[in-house]
Amino acid sequence: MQINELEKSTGVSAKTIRYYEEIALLPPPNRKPNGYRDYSETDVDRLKLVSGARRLDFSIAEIKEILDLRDRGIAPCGVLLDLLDRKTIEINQRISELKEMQKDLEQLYSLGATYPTDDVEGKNCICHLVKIHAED
Amino acid sequence: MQINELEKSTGVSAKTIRYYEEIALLPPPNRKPNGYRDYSETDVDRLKLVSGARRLDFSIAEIKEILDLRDRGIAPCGVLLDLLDRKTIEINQRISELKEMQKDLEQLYSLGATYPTDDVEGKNCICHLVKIHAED
DNA sequence: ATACAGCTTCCAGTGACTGGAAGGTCAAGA
DNA sequence: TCTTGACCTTCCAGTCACTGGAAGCTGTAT
Repeated sequence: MQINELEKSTGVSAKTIRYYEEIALLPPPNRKPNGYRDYSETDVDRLKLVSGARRLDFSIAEIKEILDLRDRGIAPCGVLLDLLDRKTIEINQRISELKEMQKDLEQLYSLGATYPTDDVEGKNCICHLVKIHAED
Repeated sequence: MQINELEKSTGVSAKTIRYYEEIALLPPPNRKPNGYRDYSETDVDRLKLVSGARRLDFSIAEIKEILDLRDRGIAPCGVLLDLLDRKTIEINQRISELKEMQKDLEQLYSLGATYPTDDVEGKNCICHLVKIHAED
């Protein structure tokens, strides 16, 4: 199948597929006589794995690690479980960071909304609040 | 004050301060006779505003917009309130995405933990699960 | 013949820094 | 006086994961 069909059956753009090939995340595919890339079901499988892992926020480097193990005939399940574990922790942390931000934003908003909107030089501009926030 | 002191009083690295100057987010500071950058309290204030806004996940472009308004004597409060509003929505969305991921990761982990860790070719490897996940 | 979609390669840009090389400046200590 | 070490300077390159665009070839339909 051509790159366009692979794109459609995986949801990964042709541009990105070529990029993945360039960084050796995907093997160079067969070529048709006219030079067009010619993919197989194996390629679909591999790319789906990559795309699924990306959606779970794994980095390219992490995915490469997993695939390299598999390509060398070593079951990557142990490594993958470790990675899942670490990723879970990372994402939890990111969630609480975002929640913190959310709280700050809301506080800033409700404070800012009570302020005049044309007080540039004075202390009552919302800009001042952002600055204060930074001083924590 | 030298760049090092500005770094200490804002928490922004010297490297980043020079970068902010390069992209015209900060004005070129005065120079001492020896060529060293010489900052004032005004610079501290401005950089604290930038750093506070960055911590709230505003992009450099958004901060530039705000500061450019202020530099031209226009109170940016209205624009800033809009921005706070949009940012709140964005962050909420990101939080639910991350929570989705978290759920997937946990599910994958508990499923994966029950699987053998050496079944590379078969369907019982956790890799297969990641792939399946991508097919949703 | 021509239009148009799809394919190719290659080069450059994104955002927000970060790292490192090569060299100038300054104060303290042997 | 020399030297060490901590500053400072500029400039160039690299990071991550793509994305955009130019220039040109191929294939199909009209």
